[in-house]
Amino acid sequence: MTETPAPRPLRADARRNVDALLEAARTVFGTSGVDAPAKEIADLAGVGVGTLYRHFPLRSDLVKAVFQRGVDACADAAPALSAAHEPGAALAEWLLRYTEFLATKRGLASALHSGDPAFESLPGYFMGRLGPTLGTLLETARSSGEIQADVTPEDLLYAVATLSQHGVAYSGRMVALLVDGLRYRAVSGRS
Amino acid sequence: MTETPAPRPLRADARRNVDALLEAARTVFGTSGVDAPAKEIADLAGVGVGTLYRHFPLRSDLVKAVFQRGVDACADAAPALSAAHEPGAALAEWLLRYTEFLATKRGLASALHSGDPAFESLPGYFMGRLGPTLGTLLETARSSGEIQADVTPEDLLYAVATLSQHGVAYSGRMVALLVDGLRYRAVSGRS
DNA sequence: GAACTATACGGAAAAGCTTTCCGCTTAAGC
DNA sequence: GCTTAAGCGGAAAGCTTTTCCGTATAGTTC
Repeated sequence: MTETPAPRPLRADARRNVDALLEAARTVFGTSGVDAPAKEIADLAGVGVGTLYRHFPLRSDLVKAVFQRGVDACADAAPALSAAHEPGAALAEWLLRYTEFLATKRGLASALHSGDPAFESLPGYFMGRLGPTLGTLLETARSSGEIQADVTPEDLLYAVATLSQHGVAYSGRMVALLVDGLRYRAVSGRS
Repeated sequence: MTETPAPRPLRADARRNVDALLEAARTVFGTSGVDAPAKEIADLAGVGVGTLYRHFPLRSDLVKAVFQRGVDACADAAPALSAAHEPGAALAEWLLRYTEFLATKRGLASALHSGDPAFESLPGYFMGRLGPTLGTLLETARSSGEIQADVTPEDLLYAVATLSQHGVAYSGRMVALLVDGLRYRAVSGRS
């Protein structure tokens, strides 16, 4: 369907600048928050604002790109974890990795659900990339008998993401509570 | 300590305008999001932007005020609920009321944790007002034997607030999971 | 390896939003 | 009704994002 009509190799310096911008943005977002002036990012990347806006027409496009990079890295980490640990441990390890990733995104994660239409596509990307990843981990753990309840990957992903906004220590406690809920799900027959 | 040095009765038209602004802001935030231009709010309230900024020097002050109004209303609802229902039911009813309140705040609730220093004081107010409220409900329910685990009001309050950002249906499911966790807390002796 | 051309760059200008300022209006007290 | 100080409206200032365009340069051709 949506095939690439004109792939355009993208010039070498352009590619370098895009990378520098992404890296600079990640840093600046981490220190000054997602609302930091675009100029600050361009300066750190060593380019003009014009270049920034050439590659990311809207400020929010840059925010999205940085977020997606992080999501990709997180998803890519799963197979290795899954191969190196038992199902239950792999799930736990990955959730930890996921939590740590989210911890660096503070304002970013909240912007995701701020109602701003610019970020509407993010949850979809997030889900499409991480949903299957966690889904596999979860199903494997359930098959091995370590998990009782059936929670959807989507629900759990969202829950941990949102909970993480309040700090690592806090999210650790609440995620533990959620996992307890998964293990000892009420047997009183509620759907 | 912090006694009112000069209470200043506040002129009648001023009081009326503050109220109109608060009401207009609540509406506009609900429809256009918390980032709606200040002009839009001033127009709906039928005043000039100067008036808006006289009463709320920073844009964020208006956001804070609207949020606090909602928090107050929610806290004030507890005693009546507590008097009209059994401990467990009162807790459930209040959490529902609380969830519904949060549902109307979308972007507002996320702004709360966006890292913006302007909103730093909000969690404190939020906690000071709602913490004791939920604390009482929770302790009463625990005394009645309906709840096993000891979760702090703070943790639960935050958890539900954050979870609610994803929609009423979703938060309903996740809150149920949390409550199951409270009832059937793991006995494996983890601190 | 020099010339050519389309791509990309930088930063100045435009547009939009928040916040400030100040002359005019009006509520409150006498 | 007159006085006066609180309060009002909207124009102007200050910042940020976003656009524009003349200039520079990677990639290609001879």
